[in-house]
Amino acid sequence: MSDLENVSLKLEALGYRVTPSRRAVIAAVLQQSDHFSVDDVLHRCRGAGRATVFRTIRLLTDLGVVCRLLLADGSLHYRVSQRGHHHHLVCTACGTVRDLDQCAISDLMRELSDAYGYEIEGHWLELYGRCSACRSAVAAEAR
Amino acid sequence: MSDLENVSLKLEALGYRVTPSRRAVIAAVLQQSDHFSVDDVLHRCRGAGRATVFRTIRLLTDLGVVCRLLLADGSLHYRVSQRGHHHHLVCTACGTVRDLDQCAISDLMRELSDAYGYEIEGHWLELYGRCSACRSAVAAEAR
DNA sequence: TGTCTCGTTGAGACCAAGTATCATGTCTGA
DNA sequence: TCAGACATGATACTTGGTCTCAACGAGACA
Ligand SMILES: [Zn+2]
Ligand SMILES: [Zn+2]
Ligand SMILES: [Zn+2]
Ligand SMILES: [Zn+2]
Repeated sequence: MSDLENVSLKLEALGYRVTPSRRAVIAAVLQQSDHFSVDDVLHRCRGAGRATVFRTIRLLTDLGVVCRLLLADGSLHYRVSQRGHHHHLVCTACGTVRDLDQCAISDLMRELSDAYGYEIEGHWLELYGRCSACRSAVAAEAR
Repeated sequence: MSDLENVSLKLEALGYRVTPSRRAVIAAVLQQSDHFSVDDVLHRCRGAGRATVFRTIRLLTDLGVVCRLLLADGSLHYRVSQRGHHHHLVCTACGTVRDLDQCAISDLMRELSDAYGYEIEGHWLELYGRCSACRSAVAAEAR
């Protein structure tokens, strides 16, 4: 579910047209190595208009091709996503993201559900830290 | 740490002046029953300018008098806060917020720390659902 | 072939949230 | 009492995103 053809097929299967503008946006998204902002795509996408870029990225989000990523500074980024629901561990120094295997708080949610009678419908979880590479780089520098 | 006098004292103790504008903002914040947006305060605060309201709310956040609350629709609200670090369970129907007693994912963070070598510095967690009152209201209506 | 229809596009207006600027006002401590 | 730091608020600006709307284009159909 990660290259241009696959995404195009998926769109078509759902009745969306695969137009040149959409292809351009999708291609730009797929060639991002790590997470990216809408603006990043906008710059790599001469030819597709602002609105179309926003619309297409929303479409890709709804389709599960990319996932949202809330950075520590509050800005919203995106990231090509293979799996379904998951969360992220973001390095605040180098920006690298590690996907967590599965939702790690389903137990917690069940507990809360039981304790307070809430029916939990959704949640937002992001974790920020420094990866081991960045930590050892700092340690080396301090020496 | 929740009424006007206490907050004023706290500000003074840290070297901030307690000006009429700040008093007005703080009073408006404290009389909010549940969570509120900056705009809510702005409307209840004729006399304090826009910038000052933003500045004062940031000050209160830094002081721990209020905490941030990310709603399901992505908008940022605030809420008077007694305790320190905690998370929220927000009803998507009536908007009521329940504070969770403590950070429920400290175990998870320790695990991740160990597994991946990240030094975790921060995180963001919000839970959305329907409270029991709203659930039974819907159930009654469906009958 | 022409023509209808409907999804799509993109320029630009608009909007919301928040920050920067800066002239002015107010404390406060020497 | 004076200098300097702190605080204010009008307003301009920025950022991130949506809305509008005229125009386009790819079928479907006759
Ligand atoms: Zn790193
Ligand atoms: Zn999850
Ligand atoms: Zn409710
Ligand atoms: Zn926590």
